[in-house]
Amino acid sequence: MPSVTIKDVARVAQVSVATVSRALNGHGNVAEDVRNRVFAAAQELRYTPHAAARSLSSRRTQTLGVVLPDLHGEFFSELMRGIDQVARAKRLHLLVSSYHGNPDEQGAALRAMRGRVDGLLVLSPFAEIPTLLGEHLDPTLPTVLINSQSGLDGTAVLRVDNHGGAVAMVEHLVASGHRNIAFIAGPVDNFDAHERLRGYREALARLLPGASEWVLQGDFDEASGHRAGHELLAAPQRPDAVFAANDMMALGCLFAFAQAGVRVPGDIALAGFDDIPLARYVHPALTTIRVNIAELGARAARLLIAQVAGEVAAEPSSSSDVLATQLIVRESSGSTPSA
Amino acid sequence: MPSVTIKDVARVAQVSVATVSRALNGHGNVAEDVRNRVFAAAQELRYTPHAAARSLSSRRTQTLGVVLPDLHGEFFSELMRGIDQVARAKRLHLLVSSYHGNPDEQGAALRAMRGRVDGLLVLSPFAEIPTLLGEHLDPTLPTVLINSQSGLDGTAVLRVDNHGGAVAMVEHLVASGHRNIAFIAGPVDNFDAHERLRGYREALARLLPGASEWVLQGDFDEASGHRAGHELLAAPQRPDAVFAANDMMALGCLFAFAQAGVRVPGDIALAGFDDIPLARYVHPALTTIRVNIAELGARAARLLIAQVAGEVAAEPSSSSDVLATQLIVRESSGSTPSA
DNA sequence: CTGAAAGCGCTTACAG
DNA sequence: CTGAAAGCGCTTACAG
Repeated sequence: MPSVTIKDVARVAQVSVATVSRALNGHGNVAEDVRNRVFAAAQELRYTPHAAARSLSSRRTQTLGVVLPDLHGEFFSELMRGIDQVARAKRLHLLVSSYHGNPDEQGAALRAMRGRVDGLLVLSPFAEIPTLLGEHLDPTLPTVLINSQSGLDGTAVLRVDNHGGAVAMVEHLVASGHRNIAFIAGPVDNFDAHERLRGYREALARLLPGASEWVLQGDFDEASGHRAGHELLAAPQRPDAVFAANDMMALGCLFAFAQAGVRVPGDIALAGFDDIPLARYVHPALTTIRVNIAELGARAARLLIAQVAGEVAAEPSSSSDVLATQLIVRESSGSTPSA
Repeated sequence: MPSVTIKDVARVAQVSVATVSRALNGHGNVAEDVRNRVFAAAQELRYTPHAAARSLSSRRTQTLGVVLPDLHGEFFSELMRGIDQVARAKRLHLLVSSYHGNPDEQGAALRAMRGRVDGLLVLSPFAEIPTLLGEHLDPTLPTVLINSQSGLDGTAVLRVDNHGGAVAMVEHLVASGHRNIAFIAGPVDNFDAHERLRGYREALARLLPGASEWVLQGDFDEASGHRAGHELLAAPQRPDAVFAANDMMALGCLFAFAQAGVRVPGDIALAGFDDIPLARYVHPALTTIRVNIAELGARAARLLIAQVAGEVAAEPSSSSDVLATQLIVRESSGSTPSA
């Protein structure tokens, strides 16, 4: 209870609370000796300003909100790392909230941010959800959407170039001599999954005109890749190559092939998307598309901070709002691995 | 700017702000029709209470603080998952702060929590740091330490049974017929590393009296395990088995052995600690000690919440404050793998 | 059951 | 350069 407040510091330093506030916030217009007295008093009393009080009167929280579907897994961990890195550099705190795919929870999380944060980073990869954002997002709160389908009116959106990555992978597979390329798709309602599928389709149509698409439904989990693998092996004619919309499904598929004694890449080539750490350790090492998630987080945070500072003229999604991906060729795709 | 406040709701509902507050907070003593009017007005105006204002007057933030050395990696990701899970169930927010091993930053992070959180979860695995906690931790703020060396006076501490896990592993290796067991240690100033080393030493002395210890210095990174592996191979007499203080170092060691053409477990058995996801995917699959990190986080959060609610009679670290570990036998240790 | 008022701990014009 | 005062948006005794 004996929490020390600005009044205590004022008393000890023998000045008004206004002066304590100015001195501690480095407002310049404070006499040298007074400033020293204030600092000494603050130190002596181990004074730390009460954040809620400060926020209430200054309208600033020094905090960035992060609303994610989940906290678990490599993707979120990497994203948070990037966000954390730039937030720390700016001495900003991070308030995180996960909603586990539950739209009601997402709405609640969004609304609860009022008065807690100066700006919001929202990751909402589910196709239906963006409409919900409009209902719960405070229009006056600077917001950056990450990998979302559509920007609300003027809201900034940062995206990974999922489409370009998928195109690059199909180009690589075709260049490696594969002609019958199956695709294991991600969840229907997932924006990333949708873009990757679109890339596969477009590249296929362009590079192998006349070749037919071969799309299997997956859900980004290893198990669905495993099922898809079995399905492919049971087909009358097996594919030359399989491109999975993410690495986890590629691994599931790889295990299905291994169980069936099918050699990768000898019998069938395989490729994934994401470049998770496991990708380089499995045998054969997985050809994939690297996405710099930490960079995505860092860039989103920087964009948000600029917006909070009012530096941003709501420039409609420029090309710099798309994060490039990188083709990583390893053994599984059956061509000479690059260094 | 036209942020709607409790006054607006009061005006529309034609009641005082006090009544709005009571109605919205479910205080019971509000007439049915008045409550309805208030709810209708709040809904119509899309009112959300301003968190800072509420915190300031109610002395509650509905937020738990989490201060970690880092946000990156499987361990922290899992820990956050456990914490997040119980926090969400209690509708509490999470304010996270990482200090990257920098004691000054840690101090700042700790102090900055004042007025932002109702309680604090602190992970401080570095041996020197606990003393710093005393200087920056608000003594009135409920706090739970995770995997820290020493509890400050009355502060609750939750630990993983690193010592017991290491003992179990040595028992397993000895039972598998190994007699010359080397240990790759973790960072000198790391509490977990220290406990695992202690377990190795004690078990060795007890089970193989007369056998000499063989400890190599590592730092929990893969590269240090790789170095240690080379060192072991260069020794006049090679070990029967290598026990690495964590899985990442075990993997580094495994790669060193593979490069040298040394077979695991045929030539040398290998074991790790942590059971990271990779452990089951490498070849041979790694025998290790599983630590339920998410459970650690969840339990710490529950303990903290109880403390915040004032339910806890600062019971000095009971046995329930130590989280059990589990031996996971796979191929790398050279005995029959368990299901 | 309801309202007027004080107060939470700060910051920030406004005077001087 | 400094202080008195108002105000940030709530909650909570205190009366009635």
